[in-house]
Amino acid sequence: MELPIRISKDSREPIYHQIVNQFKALIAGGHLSAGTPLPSIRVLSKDLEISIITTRRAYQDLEVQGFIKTSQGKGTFVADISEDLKQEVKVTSVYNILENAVDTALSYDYSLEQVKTIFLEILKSKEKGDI
Amino acid sequence: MELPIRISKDSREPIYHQIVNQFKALIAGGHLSAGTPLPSIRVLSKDLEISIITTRRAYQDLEVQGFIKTSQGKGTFVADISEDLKQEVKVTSVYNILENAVDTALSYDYSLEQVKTIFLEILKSKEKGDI
DNA sequence: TATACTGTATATATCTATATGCACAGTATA
DNA sequence: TATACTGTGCATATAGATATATACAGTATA
Repeated sequence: MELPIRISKDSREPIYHQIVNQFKALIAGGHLSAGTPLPSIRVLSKDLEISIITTRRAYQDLEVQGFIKTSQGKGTFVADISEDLKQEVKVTSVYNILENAVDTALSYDYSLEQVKTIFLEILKSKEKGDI
Repeated sequence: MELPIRISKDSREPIYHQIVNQFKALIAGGHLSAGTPLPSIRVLSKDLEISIITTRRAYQDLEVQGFIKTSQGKGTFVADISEDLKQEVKVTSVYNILENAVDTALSYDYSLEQVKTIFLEILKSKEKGDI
């Protein structure tokens, strides 16, 4: 399975963190169902051209947070998490990042009305680019 | 002058970076006009309970980016930047962070319609909390 | 001129992310 | 059983970001 994991090595965000966030989005968003095998740490490390340790760090974090299960010798698999938890992760993640964006806009002295205008513009451009 | 600079020492974002961003917002947003003296690095360091070096790093970055002017012995002052540049900084900063938030929502498998609903909810709560 | 402010420079410390190598251990399967 | 996959553990190295202390230098002004 070809996973859409893409990392940026220049980003201020740590690589393991980028991996964690992307898997969280894929799992909570319903693109990866319980039991689906993840790539082995060696394979993912090779694909992303990063060290095994970095991949392992990401998988450990994901396991601690309950999104995946690893078993030695077998591999790593998407955990069986409740629909409720998925929803909670989705809602809080998205709500927080959107709220933060709005707060930033306000700190730049934009009015709520102006923020709304810019936001709707962005949505419009996404609709076009989507197809 | 009492500046509304607030930092979080737990944040993943570097302290000097938080300071830079907040001053940029204050200057580009029009809350600080050209010539206004900034607090000396020692005063701001004491207020924020951080080292002088960190404050200096922030001021150096702000000077490189053209937002402030420092002169040894005299102090640090808001630079005289054009209205156009201010506008550009405002627009790009806010547009980018909003777009990034929308992209994150999409990665969680939200539809554009759902993102809009959440966004409007946030705006509503901001209106109330504003007064 | 004395002093009390400004910013400047340097050497060092600490933390985090990342990388490397190697040995170990569990599992599947030809 | 042999082999080739899985994940685990550990010790160490390196680079970069971040923070600190301390001493130095310019400026304003009583």
